[in-house]
Amino acid sequence: MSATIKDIAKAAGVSIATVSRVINQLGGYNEETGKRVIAVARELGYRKNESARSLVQKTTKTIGIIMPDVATSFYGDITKGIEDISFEHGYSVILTHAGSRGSRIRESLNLMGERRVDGLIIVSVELQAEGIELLLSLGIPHILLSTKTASEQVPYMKVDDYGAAYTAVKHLIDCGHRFIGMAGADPEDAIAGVPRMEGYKQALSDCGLKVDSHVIKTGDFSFDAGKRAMQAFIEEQAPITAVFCVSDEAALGIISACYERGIRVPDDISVVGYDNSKVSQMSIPPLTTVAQPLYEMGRAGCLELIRSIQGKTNIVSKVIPHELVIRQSVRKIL
Amino acid sequence: MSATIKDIAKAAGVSIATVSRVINQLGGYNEETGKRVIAVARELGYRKNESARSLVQKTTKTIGIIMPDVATSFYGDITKGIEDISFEHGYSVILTHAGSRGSRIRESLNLMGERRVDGLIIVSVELQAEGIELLLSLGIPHILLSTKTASEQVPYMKVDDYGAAYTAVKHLIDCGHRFIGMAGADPEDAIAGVPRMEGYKQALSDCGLKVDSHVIKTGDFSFDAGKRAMQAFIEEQAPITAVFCVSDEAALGIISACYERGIRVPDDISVVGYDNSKVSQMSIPPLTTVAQPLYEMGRAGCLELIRSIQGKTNIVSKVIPHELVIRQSVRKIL
DNA sequence: TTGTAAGCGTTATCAA
DNA sequence: TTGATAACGCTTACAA
Repeated sequence: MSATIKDIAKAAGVSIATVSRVINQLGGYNEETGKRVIAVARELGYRKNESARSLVQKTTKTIGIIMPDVATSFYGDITKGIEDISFEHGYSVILTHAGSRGSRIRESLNLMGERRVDGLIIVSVELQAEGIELLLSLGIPHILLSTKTASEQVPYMKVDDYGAAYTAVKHLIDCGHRFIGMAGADPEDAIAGVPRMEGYKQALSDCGLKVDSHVIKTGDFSFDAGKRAMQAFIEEQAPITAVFCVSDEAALGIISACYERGIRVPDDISVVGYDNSKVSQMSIPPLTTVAQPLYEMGRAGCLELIRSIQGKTNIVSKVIPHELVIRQSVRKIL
Repeated sequence: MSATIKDIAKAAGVSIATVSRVINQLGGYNEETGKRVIAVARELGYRKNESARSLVQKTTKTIGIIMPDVATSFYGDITKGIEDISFEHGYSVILTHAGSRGSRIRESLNLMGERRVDGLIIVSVELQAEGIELLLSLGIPHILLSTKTASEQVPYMKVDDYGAAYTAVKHLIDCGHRFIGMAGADPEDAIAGVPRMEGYKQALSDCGLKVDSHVIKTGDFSFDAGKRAMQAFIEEQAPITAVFCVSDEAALGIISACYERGIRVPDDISVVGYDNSKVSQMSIPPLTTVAQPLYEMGRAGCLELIRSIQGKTNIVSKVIPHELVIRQSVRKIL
């Protein structure tokens, strides 16, 4: 089908070694020869076979990304960051979803192993002991983004969820709110669920407010979870004046439910989101939210990874600073 | 480093051929032998080398996706559809961005060629003559999603932009609107720009309304483009009662600008979006929008592609039906 | 049921 | 400056 260096060699009257040298610009060949080879290659429509190259060089120039199966803009931003850096460094990105609740994680990791990706980025999925073991057994440089594990051997880059939640809730308190609900809390999620709940609780109790579990609505990061939470608050006539959400989408769910009942944000109730994803700027009103620098995290994480691949250096875990972006979804009381 | 079939063969006291047979479950070997080989493989932590397999079988079991460099939920949905089907059929997805305005398209295509992807999906990017030629020269089965080309040789799957725009604007007219603006129109975009403008104009003139170019704001699909458009409308005191947007994000931009000025949607002005992306349900008010079945399009397109890869059949282009999703951003006038 | 050996398209070593 | 040739790890006739 497609021409190989053998074909070029024959047509140009040189050896395959020379063709290889020319194509890879390794030098050590006559300029004349070079030109001739290039010309023939072009004429034959030659295209390098990456599989062959990978086989002998033992490097595929690919980076694998494993992420949850949800398709929020959260992941779009991170992916873009990763792809940008990868591209700049000559790496391709191979993407796979981990399935709902990580159901496909095992297969995903095996797949990445068989494809011999040079590096592996795992976004937002919570790895269990089994997963960690498998990951380590791959012997592939890796980094977790926006998640972490119990193991010290797995480097990560993420914001401090506990601290970020604390900051967000503290802000609400500083604005005069005394009864603050929480939406989308997932007590089964040890990474992004529990710490945010703890941060929420701690902020409350540090300020002498009591924690009322009735006003903590469990769920996930989705719009629907937020909506359901607000509907519950309304039904129960919860005496809250503000709600802290685990994601921007959940926050939009809150706002949406309010809109349906004629409750005004922030006049009647204040809302704080989490992520500073694109939708947080697009919402009505624009969301006050905890900023996770997603695109930058994708870039930085990928860069670390590539460094580690090339220099065999170890990646050190890093907690990246969060920031509260004040927009208009929180009302100051008094 | 990692064990090969050779290592297994030696350790199990069989030939590499037998190991290969066992690993690929090709049958024709003693059950005993099979068990022994499996055991040894497991013990050695064997992992198949896809590059080697690809090299001899001349198929990489990968599908390439090329998409614009923006990270909207639009692409997340399509990507998820593609990845789901790919995964089900044993293909991996390799992702690359085409750069702004397709600046990286040439490199992207070459990359996909060198990686010998079995199939190629190009999403939303407008291919010029040069790009088409390159694509065809690759000799790789392909399909365009949500875009098309001048060439009949490049199959696509997309909605009828002209018709969809017509439907949307007609709906506005049916609701009693007589002065309708348009936001995000891109006259340089022959695929998603011009046809939507034409559909808009045609609907207007078919209903005896005149087309006023002052009220067509150019831009792109972004939130900011929508916002700028609305700001211009306000500044110019354009006498419009509704605006048709080229994307949901642009529509949110319109709503956002209105919110800032205290203009109510849909009471003071009606808005129609395009895409039925996730944000359209999350907006306040929920957007009436043209539905492009993104996730399904990803699935269907990928399925067609895989069929074409496996059966060598030709993909026939398909215009998929659009639908107007009525929500709450349009007001009926009388 | 099993083994031998010839590729697949490259890179890379060693001679010439 | 060039060319033979041996890998790389696998699949796949063909033989045994």
